[in-house]
Amino acid sequence: MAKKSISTGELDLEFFRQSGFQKKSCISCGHYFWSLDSNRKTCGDPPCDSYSFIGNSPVNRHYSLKEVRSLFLDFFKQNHKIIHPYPVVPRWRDDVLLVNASIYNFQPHVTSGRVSPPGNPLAMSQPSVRMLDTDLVGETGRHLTSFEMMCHDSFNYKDKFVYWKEETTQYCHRFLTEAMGIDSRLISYKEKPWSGGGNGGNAFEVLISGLEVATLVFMDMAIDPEGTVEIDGNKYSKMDMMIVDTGYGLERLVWLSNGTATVYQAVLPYAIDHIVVNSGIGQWNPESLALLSRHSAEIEPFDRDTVLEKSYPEMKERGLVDSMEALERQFDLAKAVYTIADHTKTLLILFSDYVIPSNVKVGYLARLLIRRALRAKAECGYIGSLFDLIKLHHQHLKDVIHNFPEAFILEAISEEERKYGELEQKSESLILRIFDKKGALTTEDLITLYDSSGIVPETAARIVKEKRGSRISIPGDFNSLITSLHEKPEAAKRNIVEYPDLFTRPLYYDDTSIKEFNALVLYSNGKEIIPNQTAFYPDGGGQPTDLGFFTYRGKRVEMLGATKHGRSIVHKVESDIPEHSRIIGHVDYFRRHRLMVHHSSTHLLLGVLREVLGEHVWQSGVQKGVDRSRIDVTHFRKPSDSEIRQIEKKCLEYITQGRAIAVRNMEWNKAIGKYGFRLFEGGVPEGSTIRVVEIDGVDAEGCGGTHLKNTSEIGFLKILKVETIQEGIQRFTFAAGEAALDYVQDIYATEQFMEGELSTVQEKVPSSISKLISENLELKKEKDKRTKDVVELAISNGDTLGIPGSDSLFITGSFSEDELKGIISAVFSQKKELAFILNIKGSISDLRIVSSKQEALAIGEKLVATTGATLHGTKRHAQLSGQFHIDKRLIRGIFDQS
RNA sequence: GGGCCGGUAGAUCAGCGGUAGAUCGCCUGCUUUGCAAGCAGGAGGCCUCGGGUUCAAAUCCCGACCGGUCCA
Repeated sequence: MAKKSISTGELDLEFFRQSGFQKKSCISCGHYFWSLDSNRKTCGDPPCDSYSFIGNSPVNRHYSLKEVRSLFLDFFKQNHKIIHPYPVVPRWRDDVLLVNASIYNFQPHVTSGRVSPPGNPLAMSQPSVRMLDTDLVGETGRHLTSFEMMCHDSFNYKDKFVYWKEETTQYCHRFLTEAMGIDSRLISYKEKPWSGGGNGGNAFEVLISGLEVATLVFMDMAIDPEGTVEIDGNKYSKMDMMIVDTGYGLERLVWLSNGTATVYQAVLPYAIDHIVVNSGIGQWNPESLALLSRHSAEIEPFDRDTVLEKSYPEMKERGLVDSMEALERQFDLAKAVYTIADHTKTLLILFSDYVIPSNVKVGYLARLLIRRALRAKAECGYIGSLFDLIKLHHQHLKDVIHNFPEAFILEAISEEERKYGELEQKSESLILRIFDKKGALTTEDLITLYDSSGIVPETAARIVKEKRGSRISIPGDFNSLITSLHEKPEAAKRNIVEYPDLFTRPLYYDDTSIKEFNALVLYSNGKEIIPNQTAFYPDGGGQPTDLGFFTYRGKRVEMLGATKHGRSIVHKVESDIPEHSRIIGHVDYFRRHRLMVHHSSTHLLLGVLREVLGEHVWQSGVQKGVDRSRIDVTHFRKPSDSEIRQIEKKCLEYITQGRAIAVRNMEWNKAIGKYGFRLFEGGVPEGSTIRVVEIDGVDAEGCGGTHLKNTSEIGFLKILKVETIQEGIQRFTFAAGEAALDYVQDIYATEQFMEGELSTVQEKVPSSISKLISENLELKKEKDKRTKDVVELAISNGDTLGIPGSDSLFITGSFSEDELKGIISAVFSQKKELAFILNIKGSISDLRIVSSKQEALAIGEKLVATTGATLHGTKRHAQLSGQFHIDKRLIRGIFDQS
């Protein structure tokens, strides 16, 4: 079913014409492609073509990862600036968890034109992590969770042209043919528009022997609802910049050159050998693997059972396997080995960037990989540790992954192994409990087990089979059931208030000590004004807004809060100040100064935390206040008391030393070059420059806040509270400067109060409190026991009323609330049919009628007639209260009447 | 960020409107040549916290906190 594709003609390159390429339409999928081979009828992309390079590499020799990487960078370094790899956790943006492709390094600051690229043109090899198809790793022969994307990118501006389609395609073709020695007739360029991250454009997929080795993207469009070009359902229109974004799959090229059965043998042979040797399983036949790999490429979407069924007859004929079960077993073993090899490599990349496994965000992805690897480890019987493999990977990837924090990795892994072990243990008892209760596990149970407890259905089935000998059926559409469970309606759009695009000059940066300033009102809507300049710091970067007031025509108008909207700073005011008014602003400097002290203290504390706890400490949230502030950082567990003391001591040390706090604006690439990606600790700057706040020798961050000039101005910093707010995230609440003094003074006052109340001295307060608590507990127990005794006595002393056909009881006395409650409960639990409990407190009588036959109200009504008391309650329990007299005889009389 | 599950004795959990339970562990005694164990007795609970409904809440409702887990 060939689908006709529309060609814009925008990819009819001069280069193709001169080199003798022919433009064709694929007879299978209909897409246009360019080829030198006049006999070629299909585009070269599976499933239109199948792999023809396995066991038959079109490359003149076998290359390793390192060799192809060097080949690429050496080829491009003559005309391109070579850039070092970026961290795989993109600290410079907050819309994605991991770097997924090399272009992520430059989004959105460079691709939007705001910041210039670190080189133009540039080339690099960027480690990337993709977790989308994690469950296909090891099955298809081609899926990996991490890979290196090599690129040569150019950024063309209106006033600066670097290179575009012609040169890009030429570079690509020359690299593949000249540097890698690939026969040019094997290469096809398939036209396929590309879109992603709000941008789009024409693109080529570069295919060799059925394998896609690169994509050349010509990004010159941005998403635009009014646009005229449609890609993947979204509309796009041309933008000012033209960006060449290429992506060469390093692993794909290595695989192509080796022609091995799967990508894993080509890229991870050292890890596979290590696992096979240490797991007591034999190597399997490369011929079988090659067959499976080829069939995997042809079946889209991939399906394990279809691949196995398709491969089995041929494999049996060639004597590779003798039964379907054997094939399945072989397949699963191979999958386990490849999974461990792949996942540990990705873990190395994540750990080198200090990702702490946890239950949220990127930490969750790390946990997922560890758990999958541990499961695979059990499956194939690998006896080594994940750490050994991670270390092994590092030895092979030193060129790209420089950082190897051994202690951190060991700690992260052992912690995760412990938690996984715990989960496994709990899983078993949970599964068996549910099974024993119902005698089965329903689909619903399996879903709940997975969704709430992380137990995969296979595990549940295995345990029930092992321990109870029963079979559990797993529905075939289990995964889609889970997916549909998580489908949810889109979040409602927030109302965004529009303000005119005006510019407010921030005065607080020029001089943080400005307390008064003149300004002109540019805009007013009655409740909010935008002045031409301001010394009020607006809410941002975790520093709350300044407060204060304006004077307008001699009147005082309170300023209730400032916020930033684009280039303008909107001030909320208590009463209207009309446009064009001249006003004077007065900053509440008491508040501001305390905020500044806390802001600078936050930076100091972060630097110290990193020093004391380790380099894996990253800021993950922050909120400054007037009386106290808090900072959340990534760290495994709550620090010990001695660590906290050490942190406070170190802070005091830096405060006493009087470290300079410098603020300067720097160009992005220079700033990153000097300070690294730690700069983005507090968030992502919006401007074309980065405002760097540096505490000499302690910390440097991009920051828009107001700061002190020297750490000595902090005076004193005290940590008030440390808590784990989320797995792997610790919150430090602290006070600094005057606020810290306030805190100490408050504590002193509390201490004084306690000494007074307890009539003791400070050292004895704790033991005195402990004594009080245990005494109180003792008393409570005694009271409970007494109540119980009273209840028992009352019941056993109760008179039988002797009403015919009814087991009834009459109890009277003067009981406390608790005692009465106990008696009523006892009547119910001892299943008495009918009971009357008369509680006399002075002149007030309270009669409870408890009836398990639901007759309490009816009886009550009769008693109302004779006593004149008030009645309320239910059929099971009625209450008569008031000043009345009642006794056994009177009650029995009611029954005699009827 | 969102969904789901959970929080009860030192541990694992049951109970799910009517006077807080089981198993393991702990303590004491007995039985046994000794060990493993068996028998009898005992100690151990702000039923996570705060509101609400009810005569009565561990139990039902609302909210917080904490833990687990799945999905982004």
